[in-house]
Amino acid sequence: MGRAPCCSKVGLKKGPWSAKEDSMLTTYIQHHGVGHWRSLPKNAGLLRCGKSCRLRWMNYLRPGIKRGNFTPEEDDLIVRLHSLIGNRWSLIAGRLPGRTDNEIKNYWNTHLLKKLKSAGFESKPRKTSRTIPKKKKKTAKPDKTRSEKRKKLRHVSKPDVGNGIQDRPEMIKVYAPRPIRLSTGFARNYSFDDLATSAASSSSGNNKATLNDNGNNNNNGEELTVIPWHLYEVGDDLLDDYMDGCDLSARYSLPTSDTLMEKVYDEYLQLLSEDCCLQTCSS
DNA sequence: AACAACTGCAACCGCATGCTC
DNA sequence: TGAGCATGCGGTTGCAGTTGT
Repeated sequence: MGRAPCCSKVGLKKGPWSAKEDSMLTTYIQHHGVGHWRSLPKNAGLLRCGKSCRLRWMNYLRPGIKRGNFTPEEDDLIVRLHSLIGNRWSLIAGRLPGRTDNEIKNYWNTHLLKKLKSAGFESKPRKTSRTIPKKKKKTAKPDKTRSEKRKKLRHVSKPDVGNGIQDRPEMIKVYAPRPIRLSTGFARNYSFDDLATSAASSSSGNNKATLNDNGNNNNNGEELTVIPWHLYEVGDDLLDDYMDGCDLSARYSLPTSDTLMEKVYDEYLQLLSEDCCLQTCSS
């Protein structure tokens, strides 16, 4: 199906937002609420793309945004969550009140990767939710040198977009979760509990999933063993740790919190089971 | 002081997907 | 049922600030 551009690009301003634009956007949203991003710029008198307005609001102007340095606790949580769910920045952001997915993504790429690397941990490339290779982006001024340098620096975190599974013949067949879309009325910073509840409540009776004691998906008597690919793909001993019920946080020599880790992991398993069940039932 | 290289972050872009008609 | 819209996600890029030579 064809995809209409989100807005006409003609005459629209790009680049950094001015204080006046911020003020106009904030004022408009305070009076009319969020949503209808397509028509918002026109109604608010902004020469911006609706997408740009949404991004500015979500990542910068939204109330409750926490700016500034990440605490060691936040660092720790990001590392743990990333080891569990990979580059699912929005999900990770949901566990860090006041932090945005964009901020966490940047922080991971610019700080945490280096920190982990210097500590002797190699983050292996992981697959993302995307299954179709992206088209090469056209750029007006391709900075090849810089781009290559960045690739060198960041290649350890770059996902093998596209045929990741084919590239890894040793991988077992797994059921990978798709990204969970947050509905309009579903604000960020909700926990996995909220996500799982939301998924369960929105699914039909046939789609109900239950977890058995092993965290497996028990669907209408047909047991589906789920081994999160990202755990496997993380490599090393992580899958073994997972299968043996060992402390996953032992992978990183950072301050540990077993309870927190278990809770996060339980929540993730529940989310995974809902997602897998929906896929299985719908196919 | 001048220039180059590097770094960090805001913003952009393309695509996926749910929803409505 | 399919087209188009609205929104969200994650990878990438632009650019200003910082550091090194």
